[in-house]
Amino acid sequence: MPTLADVAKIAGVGVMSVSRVVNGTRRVSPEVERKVLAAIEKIGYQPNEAARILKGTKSSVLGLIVPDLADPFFGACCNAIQEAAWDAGYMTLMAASGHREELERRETKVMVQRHVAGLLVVPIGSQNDHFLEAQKAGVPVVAIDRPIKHLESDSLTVDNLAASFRATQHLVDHGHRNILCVADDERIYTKEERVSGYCRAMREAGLATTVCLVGPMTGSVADQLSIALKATSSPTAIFAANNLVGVDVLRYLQRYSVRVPDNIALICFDDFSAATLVSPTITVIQQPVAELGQRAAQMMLERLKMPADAPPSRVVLSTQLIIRKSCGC
Amino acid sequence: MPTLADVAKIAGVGVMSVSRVVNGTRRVSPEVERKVLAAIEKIGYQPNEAARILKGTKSSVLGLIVPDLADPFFGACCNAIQEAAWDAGYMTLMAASGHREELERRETKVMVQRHVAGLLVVPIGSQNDHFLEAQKAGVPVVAIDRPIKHLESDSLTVDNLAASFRATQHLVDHGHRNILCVADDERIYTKEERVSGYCRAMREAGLATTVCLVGPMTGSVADQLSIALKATSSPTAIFAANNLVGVDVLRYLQRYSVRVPDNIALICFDDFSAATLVSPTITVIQQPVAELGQRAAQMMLERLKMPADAPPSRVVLSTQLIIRKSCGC
DNA sequence: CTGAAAGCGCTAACAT
DNA sequence: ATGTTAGCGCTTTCAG
Repeated sequence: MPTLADVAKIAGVGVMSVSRVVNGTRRVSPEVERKVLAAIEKIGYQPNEAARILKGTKSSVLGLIVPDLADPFFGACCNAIQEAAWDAGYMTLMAASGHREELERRETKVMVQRHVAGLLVVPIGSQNDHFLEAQKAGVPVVAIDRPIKHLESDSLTVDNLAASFRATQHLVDHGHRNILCVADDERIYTKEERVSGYCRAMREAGLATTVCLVGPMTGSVADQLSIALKATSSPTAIFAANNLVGVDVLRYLQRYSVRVPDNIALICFDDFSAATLVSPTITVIQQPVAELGQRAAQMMLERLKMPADAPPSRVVLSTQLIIRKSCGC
Repeated sequence: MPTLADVAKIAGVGVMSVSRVVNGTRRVSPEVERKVLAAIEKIGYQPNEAARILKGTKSSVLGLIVPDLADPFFGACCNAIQEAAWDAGYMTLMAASGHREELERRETKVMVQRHVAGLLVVPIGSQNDHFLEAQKAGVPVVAIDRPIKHLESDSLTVDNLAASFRATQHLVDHGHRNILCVADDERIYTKEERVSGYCRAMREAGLATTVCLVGPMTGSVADQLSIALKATSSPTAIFAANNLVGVDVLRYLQRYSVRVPDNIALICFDDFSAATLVSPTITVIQQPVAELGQRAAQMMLERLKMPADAPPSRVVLSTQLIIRKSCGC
């Protein structure tokens, strides 16, 4: 590997001239610049990032932590982030936290230790001192999809509450008075916002709310649903708070040959590829996944150019209610 | 950040004793070891990777390049790789090539320049000198899902040909004599193996092959299918060579209300979540995605322990034909 | 078994 | 505008 000193020798100039040409830190005479560029071209010089980091310069690697890369939502998000980062000359160090808080904590620490220039994260926990430590170490943090609890940081989210409110209202407008909300049983920000949106819409319409929680703690969708649907006030519509739950609900309804939307109408938060393949097609709230990733990267890049004490910005993106057939339209 | 020298000062020993304890490079007296460990614990010392790399030591970062993180297949694969790598103390520098050869090439070079310890890649092109350069620079390469053309390297693939052969045979056994194969129009290894498997099965059964290529060059699935299905010898079964194509085929058949499997039977390479949601459920060839990722990481870790000239190993994993309803069973 | 010194490639600070 | 020096934190080499 050719070094900066090699370039200097060939160009017949000092090492600092080369460094200055490479980094554009200062003005250099056109004469010298030409010689240096020629020498770089000749031996194919490329800066050694490790040496730069060691010297204390910011690295050009961004850390990215998401709960699960196999989830299409996060996958698409990562894709967009990686692409935007690459275009700006950054690479991405990626890690999946597997929805485990402890793992996320360790990954964060290792990334900081590895001198990432910034950290993009879809946070999963409530105990977030590791992110605070990262900030203290000079690594800015951008929260994606959910804000980081108890921490001042840039964040990029979607209008979970408003969208859920609108979707629920849409079901009410169809004449449903008994609408069931099915959601994950974990304490995730997005889920809580979505349930709130549902509840608010129901309250405003003067209707009773029924929230059915499913997951590792409470039980499978099939179990929980069979209980909820046999209640005296049997629901005529379901609002599923995310695509995984939505798919499970769909499976359940299919298994018991419940006709959608005639017997039960359905709206699901998150679009998913099967939504237009099944019959009837599923009405969903569509999130701007690619934009989420792309803008998160952009947010980080801007943050890296700012003074360290610039106030955090919180951006909320709009979702869209995609009307298909399962709502009864 | 505490340094090795700090630890040495606190422990009251030389820096090298600390280094030796940390790396286990040589025997150290129990006395010294105890003191060093205590000092490390006390100030929370963590080695500086940049300095290590600069000194010429191998890094503990693995590079990972896949065509598209938003594709659930690659997403799941990355997930498994990242997890296995993490457990072995490695982090992963990830990049999506966006199916563009030029981008893959540049990403490879940057990764090598960044001193990744090894490179895991789902290769997309045929011009593969960048991987050769990586190897020459001492960075081992493991090919995932497809071998790297014109290059000796470890590789981990699935039995594309045999699986396609079996699936096609299954359709033949159902009495179909006119089976259409729908595949991507790009020159991807997996697609070519799968088409070959289909062709071989047809030839062995004494039947004529019809391959319908779709994609950016030839045209959409809808366009190509409407031509193929109106041919004089109209097919009674379709073998879709991957999940994306399969889903598009399915959409087409639904749009024109073709009854599956009565009018046309369908088998698809790759399982996908919608396969069990639609009616009829789709018979698929299921790939061991998680195992693919997990073993790829393992392969790399073993390679990193081997002498540089150890011969490459090529492993082929088995797929499974998951019989559902769309084949007519 | 242990320590001291040299230097990996780069850039901030100082000198010219 | 340009060159020289020092040192980031670590490990290899050589001496004790």
